Amino acid sequence: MESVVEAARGRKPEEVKSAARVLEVLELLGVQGARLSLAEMAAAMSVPKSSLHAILRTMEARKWVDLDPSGTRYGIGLKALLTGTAYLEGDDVTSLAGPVLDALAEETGEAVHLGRLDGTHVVYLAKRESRHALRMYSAVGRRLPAHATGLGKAVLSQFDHAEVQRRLDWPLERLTPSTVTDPDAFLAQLAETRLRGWAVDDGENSVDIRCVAVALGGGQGMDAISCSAPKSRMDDARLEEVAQAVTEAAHSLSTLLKRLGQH
Amino acid sequence: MESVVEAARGRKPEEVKSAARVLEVLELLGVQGARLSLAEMAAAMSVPKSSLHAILRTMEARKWVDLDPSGTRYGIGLKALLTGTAYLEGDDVTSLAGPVLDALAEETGEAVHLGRLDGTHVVYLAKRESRHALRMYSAVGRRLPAHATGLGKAVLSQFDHAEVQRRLDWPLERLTPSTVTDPDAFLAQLAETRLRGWAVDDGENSVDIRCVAVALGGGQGMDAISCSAPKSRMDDARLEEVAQAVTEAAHSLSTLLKRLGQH
DNA sequence: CAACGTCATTCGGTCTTCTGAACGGCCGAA
DNA sequence: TTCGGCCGTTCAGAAGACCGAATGACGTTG
Repeated sequence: MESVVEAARGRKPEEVKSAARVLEVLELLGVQGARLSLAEMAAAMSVPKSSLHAILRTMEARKWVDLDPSGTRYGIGLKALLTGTAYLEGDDVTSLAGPVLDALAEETGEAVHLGRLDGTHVVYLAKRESRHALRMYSAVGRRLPAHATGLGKAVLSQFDHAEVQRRLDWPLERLTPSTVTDPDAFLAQLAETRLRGWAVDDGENSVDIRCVAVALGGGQGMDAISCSAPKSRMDDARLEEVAQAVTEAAHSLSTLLKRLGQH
Repeated sequence: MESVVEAARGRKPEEVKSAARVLEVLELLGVQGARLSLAEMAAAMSVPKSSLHAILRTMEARKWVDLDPSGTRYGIGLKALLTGTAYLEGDDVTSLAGPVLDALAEETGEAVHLGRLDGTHVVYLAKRESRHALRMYSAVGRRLPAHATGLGKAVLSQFDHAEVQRRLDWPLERLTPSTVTDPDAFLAQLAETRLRGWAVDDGENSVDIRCVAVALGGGQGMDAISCSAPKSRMDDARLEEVAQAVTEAAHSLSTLLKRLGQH
């Protein structure tokens, strides 16, 4: 008889409580790099300590979380590493993209990413490093707000305005002084992107990084590829040049995927 | 009243059943690249379909598993990608190892790995690709039997014979014709490794790949680094040369870790 | 066309887990 | 030392998950 509480939290009664909590623990430890104590996690999740205790014991026994030497702070365990990479191996887009990304990285000499829209964020699925000493930081599995990335805008530009408004969290979070947070300006950018065929990020999530991105799948996918570089190596002329290369790579990858889908 | 069953399975009663099942699902979908139906998973886990159904619904709602277009086969979901990379970022060894691995890869020109012993297997935590066109396949998160890898033998050589016998599953699994499966021969190899300071894998997990590995942490860690190459590029003389480079890299990384631990 | 196999899904009684409060250990402050 | 705060841990009542059998939906085969 906690229907009031459940309704207030918006949880469906079809959820298995401890299953959901296991996943919440993993997500909590995943977004924070830091280690957390049982009490801290219980507070963050609004769950009784005693309930969480039993769950963490189960997870610890299976090495999905581990305790630091002092025995009081939990972190992600070794077993968790297996699943993430399994997602990548089982995914058609990621496994087909390898050679295309290699070629694009080779051609441009800059950092190349494959990303996927997941809710309001973009997840990096694959990357290729730049050849230059000055590199941007990124990592597979990392999440960035979609509205502040080239990858995100490339995918979002495929939807109409109403759909975009439904998918994002408003107001848009500001990451740098250049982040576009005004709704009208943002939607105008998406319209421009749709016409042009490629999206631009001009220092909107990392100061000094410019990025060009193109969506995959011919208008209905959640994936995009991008090429990023410091402003010092990416003036307007170079941006157009890179945009051509990214567009071609996106087309050839989309074609590969289409063949796979038909078969 | 299932104490008999529980005892027969060796499960502690302190485990939370659905929590353990969530983890089992993730591990099952993780080792198999393939997608599985609910019925297949229920059979593989010896769990009633109806119970698993509720759990999978919970996991699907949170994108930890996803259904293929037909709606009948489950695979790992996008959220699972987050945790694996978080483990790597939060780990001292992995985050410190980067520059050392870069340098070793640069110096040898061959594939370099950082691995950790987990039970009977070794998990790759980081890798650097070879510069050559002919490359070995490997991936962060992948697990290989410890007894058939240089990394595993480097770590295991730190333990005495009784400890090794306790830690491995006997009889040793054969992966290639060269895999050492005889207990005496295997223990003799470890003794040799201990004296020499570095371990060798001569086509024991992949035909045609030779590998040199050195343990980190000065005798009490679970980690090791290695350098692998096809036999065609790794004759006995080259092996000794590479072993020197790997040993030096391991020492400098161990020193870095010791400083961190003291502080 | 019908019968079958396989699949996900539902349902209510039973049994497990969840819960909140109380406990014991540990550290730093007074 | 003694106190206070915080940690993980335990326990018995209360709430919810688990299970097996039955159902419905699909695609395939005879």
